[in-house]
Amino acid sequence: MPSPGQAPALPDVDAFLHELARLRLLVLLSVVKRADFVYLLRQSGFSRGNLSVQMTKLAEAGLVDIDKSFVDNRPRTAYALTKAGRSALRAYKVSMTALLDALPD
Amino acid sequence: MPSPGQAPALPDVDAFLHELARLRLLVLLSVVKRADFVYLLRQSGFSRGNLSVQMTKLAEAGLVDIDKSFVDNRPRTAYALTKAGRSALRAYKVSMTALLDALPD
DNA sequence: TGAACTAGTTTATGCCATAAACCTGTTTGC
DNA sequence: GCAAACAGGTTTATGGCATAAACTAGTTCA
Repeated sequence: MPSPGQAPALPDVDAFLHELARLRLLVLLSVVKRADFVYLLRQSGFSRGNLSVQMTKLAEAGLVDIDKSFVDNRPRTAYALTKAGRSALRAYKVSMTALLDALPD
Repeated sequence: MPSPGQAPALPDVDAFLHELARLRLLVLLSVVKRADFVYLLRQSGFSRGNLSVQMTKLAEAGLVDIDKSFVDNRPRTAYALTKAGRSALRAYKVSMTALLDALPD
């Protein structure tokens, strides 16, 4: 069996960000800077319930800000990454890239 | 809110491989080609139960081969990636890299 | 011969992603 | 002006899965 030492030291990866649903939402937000519920709904293809739960969790984790208001008499909820969110995403990208780099090809 | 069209088309990512525990094991296997239970136990730091469950699932999914034998009167279970496993890992790397590339920086 | 160890597997628990049901208000049809 | 449909979410319920704990089978040591 392989001798110790040739084993790559695998980086730690943030499991909360690693969750695909959340990761997608964060990537969307990182690109557009600010997005509302309906926009994320369309772009992600998630159900409204799932989207609501995930955004709430992201907010509780301090990764996104939530801004609720009314536009044309209708509720509008807008989301934006916080600084902590941006920084967490950067760290995730670094660690995940390192993990993928351990793969051949 | 953002206009449609600036939205990145996010790639599909294989959720089975995306699971961190399995991904780590597959990365380890991809590097050393062949490894036994005890080796993976040490390198991964997982519990024996968790390791057993994950390797069984990977085998059921056709991603790894399991080879059981006895060495010095003790059971030895060796694992190796199948061709399908290698190919799935390549595809995962491609899609995940694309997703990470959508992130700024 | 029995206590401790090795190499696993099986069972049980708890979290979490998802979908379904629900809620509050607004617009539209009649 | 009132019921039905719609918009924008939130809350609940459930199923799957990662993990740890308990168990099994066999071996070595004392």
